[in-house]
Amino acid sequence: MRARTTIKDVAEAAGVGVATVSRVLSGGSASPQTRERVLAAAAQLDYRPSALGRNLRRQRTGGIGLLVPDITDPFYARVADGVLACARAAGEPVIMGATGDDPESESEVIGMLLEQGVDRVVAVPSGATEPWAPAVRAGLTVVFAARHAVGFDDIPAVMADERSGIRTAVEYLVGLGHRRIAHLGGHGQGQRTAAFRDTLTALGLPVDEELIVFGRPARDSAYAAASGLFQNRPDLTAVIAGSNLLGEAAVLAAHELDLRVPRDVSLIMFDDVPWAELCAPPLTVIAPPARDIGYRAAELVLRTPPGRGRGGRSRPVKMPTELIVRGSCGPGRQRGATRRS
Amino acid sequence: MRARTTIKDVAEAAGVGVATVSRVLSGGSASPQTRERVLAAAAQLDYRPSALGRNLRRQRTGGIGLLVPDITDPFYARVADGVLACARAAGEPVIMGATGDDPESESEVIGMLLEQGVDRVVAVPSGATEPWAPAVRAGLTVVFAARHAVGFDDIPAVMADERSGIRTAVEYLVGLGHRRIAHLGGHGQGQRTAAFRDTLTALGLPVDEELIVFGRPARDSAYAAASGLFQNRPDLTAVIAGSNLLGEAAVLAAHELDLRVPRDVSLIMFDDVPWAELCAPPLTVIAPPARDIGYRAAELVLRTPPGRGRGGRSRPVKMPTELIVRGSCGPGRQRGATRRS
DNA sequence: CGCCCTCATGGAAACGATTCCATCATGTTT
DNA sequence: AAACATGATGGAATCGTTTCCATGAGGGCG
Repeated sequence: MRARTTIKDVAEAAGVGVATVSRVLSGGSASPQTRERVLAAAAQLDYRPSALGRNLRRQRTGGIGLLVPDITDPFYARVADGVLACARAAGEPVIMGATGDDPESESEVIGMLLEQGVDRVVAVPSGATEPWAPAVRAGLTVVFAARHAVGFDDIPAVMADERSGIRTAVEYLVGLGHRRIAHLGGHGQGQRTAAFRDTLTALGLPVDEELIVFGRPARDSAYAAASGLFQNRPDLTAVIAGSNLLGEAAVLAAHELDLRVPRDVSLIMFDDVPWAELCAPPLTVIAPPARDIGYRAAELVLRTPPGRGRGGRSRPVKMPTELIVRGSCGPGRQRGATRRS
Repeated sequence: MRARTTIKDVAEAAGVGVATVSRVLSGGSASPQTRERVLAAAAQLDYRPSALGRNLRRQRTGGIGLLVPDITDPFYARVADGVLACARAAGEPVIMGATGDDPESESEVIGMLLEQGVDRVVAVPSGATEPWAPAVRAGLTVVFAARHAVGFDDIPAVMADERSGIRTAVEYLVGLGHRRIAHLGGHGQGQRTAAFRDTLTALGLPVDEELIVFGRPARDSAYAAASGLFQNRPDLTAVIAGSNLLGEAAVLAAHELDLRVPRDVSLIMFDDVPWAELCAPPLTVIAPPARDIGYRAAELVLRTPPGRGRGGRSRPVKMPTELIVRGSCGPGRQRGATRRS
């Protein structure tokens, strides 16, 4: 393992000064023959400028940080994939961290990014406010993806148009004749729950608070929420699950309780995943453009000049969702009266 | 946005030299009262040492690179999660890239890592040899995960014990009475195919080469492979799918062709994913410890001293797989004679 | 009492790049 | 032809840290 070839080696090989090499390589002015000599020397020595040296001097890393709750969740994986794609196109490295939706863990990761000198971050925030205070104080350019954190109206965000997605789903179910529709909410989904309530109200239907339940982002909690919902309220006829995890839990719980989909209960899941098509029956979903959200967020964070970001409150970018009708929704009927577990 | 607080600020605030601050902060020797003063000053100024400066001086980044074909695939997502967890425990940042299993793209990402000064990489290699030559030449410490690249016997690897997993699955199917078992192989799965052949031979069964087919790691290709297999060989009674993608394709194709699982055809998938339990019927799988593979690989790459890695050929670490019997395998019977598509 | 060893400490070099600035050569204008 | 503008070029400072080395103080032992 030899020592790395540095700009000095190239300069020597080309018979010029280091300043000239730097200029040539970063597109500055130089005479054609000098440029050629430098380029030849660099190629021959297989020279790669060290990002370390450059960044130290430039006082900016250029890399982009990526924080997601859980890379194992297909939704965040797709967001991450979008960020990765955009960063790649821009030639920027991505430093990644998983927060587990835990503010403390989030703080740690942010601290690590700060230490690394990263100055741009795309994050799916856990929702807590504290972890982000040091970040903005340090001048980090932050863009939130898929979620927003309260109290940070000045941080740009790229999200799914949840209101519209939920509204479409509710209208679809109501159109099918459903009246007692439940909402299985997840972490950081205040928007969706609100949209759910609003749409019901707008349609002149009562909002039954008992039909709005929440699960933590863990399989057991999601399952408990779904199962509890089905057992407590056998009269419900449709469920909207707020995430693929909750959708999974709902399918499992329904199966466990011998509820047939869509005969006994209709199901819509927020998030499209490959297995939605494999289910029996295939799941009707509200598909958010997860990858595009990541891509857009990365674009935004790369375009925002460093140091900007504070200032005028920025309205979140909303990406359109799509209702994909498959086979998990049937006509709404009276039930519960006939069924007793 | 103020200028970053540097070690110099801390030194001034504590009334000592920068060298002393550095020593205190990195655990060197110092008198108790000095140590205290420095620590107090650092805390009060909220000082974070810049990784840039440190790494430049130390000539090593400390970060670990992570290369996966596709972060969207649940298997690689779990591997990545393991790496992330281990890196976090060690306080190391992770720079991540997706290769798409394309050697050229892989080369690009490796180049980027090299430029960043990353000196440790965990990778699921695409299989091509060329991209890794510059990496080892530059003294990169590489650990392969989940796959191995031919010609790099001296690079350590952490993999699932595919031979044993496949053997168990084949024995299970043969025990159920199956004789015409197909294998849907994926990219970089030579080991599995070989194990498949070997086990059949060991059990005294003929190896029908027509029953061993391959799909590229894309949904359409996987589906084409599965569908083609079912249509060309209606006499097969069981299929082992080499990845979750191929398993998905097999389920879909079987459904499309009106083949009932497990009555018409039995199915085993290599890789356990959450939706395997949601399928109708739930899928029997060979579960590789994906997360552990990632974790172990990261441990290994962190433990290996830089510059090592070349030298004695290292035997890959094999992680045990588990056959999880659910509902997708039935008794093997003669079919194909009765069925004509 | 003196010498030497140990230990704390700070100055300064080094890492690899960028960039300011001075220098020098060439070409242009009056 | 002289003065000036323009452009190429290299030296040196700089970014923030670690680490080598020198210095000085203090304590133990001969």
